[in-house]
Amino acid sequence: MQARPISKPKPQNATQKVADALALAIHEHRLMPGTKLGEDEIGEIYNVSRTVVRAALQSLAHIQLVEIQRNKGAFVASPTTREAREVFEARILLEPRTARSAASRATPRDIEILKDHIAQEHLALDAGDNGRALNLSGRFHIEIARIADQNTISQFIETLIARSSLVIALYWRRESALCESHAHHALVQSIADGDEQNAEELMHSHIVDLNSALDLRDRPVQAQNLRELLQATDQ
Amino acid sequence: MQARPISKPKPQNATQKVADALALAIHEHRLMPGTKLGEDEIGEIYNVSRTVVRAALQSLAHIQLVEIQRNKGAFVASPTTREAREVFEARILLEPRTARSAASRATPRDIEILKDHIAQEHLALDAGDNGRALNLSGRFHIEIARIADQNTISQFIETLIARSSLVIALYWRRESALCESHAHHALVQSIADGDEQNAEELMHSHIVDLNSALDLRDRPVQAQNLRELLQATDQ
DNA sequence: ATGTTCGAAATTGTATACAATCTGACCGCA
DNA sequence: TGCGGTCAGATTGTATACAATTTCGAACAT
Repeated sequence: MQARPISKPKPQNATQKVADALALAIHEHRLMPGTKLGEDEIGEIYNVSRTVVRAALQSLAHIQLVEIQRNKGAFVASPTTREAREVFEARILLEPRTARSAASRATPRDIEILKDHIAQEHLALDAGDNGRALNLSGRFHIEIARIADQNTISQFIETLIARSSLVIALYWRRESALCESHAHHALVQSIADGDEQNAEELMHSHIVDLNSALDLRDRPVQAQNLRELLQATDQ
Repeated sequence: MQARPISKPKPQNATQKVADALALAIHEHRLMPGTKLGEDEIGEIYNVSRTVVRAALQSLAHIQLVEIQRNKGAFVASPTTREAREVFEARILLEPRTARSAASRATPRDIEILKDHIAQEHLALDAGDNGRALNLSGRFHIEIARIADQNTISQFIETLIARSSLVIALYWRRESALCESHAHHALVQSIADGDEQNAEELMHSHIVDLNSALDLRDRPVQAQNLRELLQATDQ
């Protein structure tokens, strides 16, 4: 009785595929902030027309993964130190509450998924694939938001995680260790226990820790594109 | 030495203009939830090609003012009762804190602007233009977020206000009075006084009041489009 | 050598053309 | 009458074509 033969051949949205591919590359720090994203170039890579590339770029611009300058083109976004601070302030406001909610709702299946995330994260780290590890680390937070079952807030958190990836690319201090997996492990434990208070507090301190591993002193980030930094751009 | 002759003739972004026009119409409840937004139709109205209409619609879809169904088209979004609840929960989470921050930073100029908003709101109400009044009421909240000087959170609040407009269109109880201007007035007072605690509490209760003026019992909203409601759509 | 002007190449913004999909009505048949 | 199938019209998805703007280098003057 099922109308469809289980799998769609590929009548999928091309725009979404391109957007996802670009987002992944950005999250894994293969595309660094400031990189120019030419429409033709991307179109050739994925064998699609500029129409869909433009749609993908606009979609990414909306979550501020890329920045579109009129008549200039799209670039991987370069959050300022101020924006970086704002992103983490917002995370501190949203995520602890969300972790609490997740602790009150998580099913055994959810715990499985979270533990799996952590395991994969370890694997990536051991393999020296820091980009993949970072991406997984972000998706861990997104997964918690999903468990909390608040789609609206989850979406906000998703964009914050995305921007955090850019912030980390720009401002992460080499000195501080990247291994947050311990914090993640403790979080999962408290969620599994249904300990709302503990989950909320752990998430709070986790994000504070992340934030304090950034060097957000105002300074010229890189000498990469003076133009952007110097000329007063009005949209 | 200024390069440009003060005003741009109109090399402005056509997409943004269309998106703004549509958003305004939605906010003012001239376009009701569920309304089909045909690309050709809108293109003819604003004398632009489908290309820019599509971009505008996708932009609005991203803030969930419209809903795009593949191969079907774009419709003014119809938030479910669940989404409505989520929107207000998110507002309760974000806005009181933002009001507190606004109270600590507002300049005399900011207070002027807020009072002006309220005045205009009164005018619109007296003129019987409920749509305009509702829109102004929303922009009042956005203005407070701007004063709080947290762009990231402001943007979230902006989308929440936008969605609230749809929620109100669908679920507002006729019985309850629309006049929230008293609450707004008290808020401005506490912000002007720099009374952070009071501002936070007033904003909290204000949003709770708004929420309680909605009828969010689960029920078929309208008989408008069975298809959407019945068939499991996988994006 | 330094700085300025001009123009061709490249890139983005917008419009149009073509392909794929959906909608809805008409028609035949039980 | 009611049900199902088929086809034309309409609508969206994607590609291409054209217009507007920027970029960058070469020619030229200082």
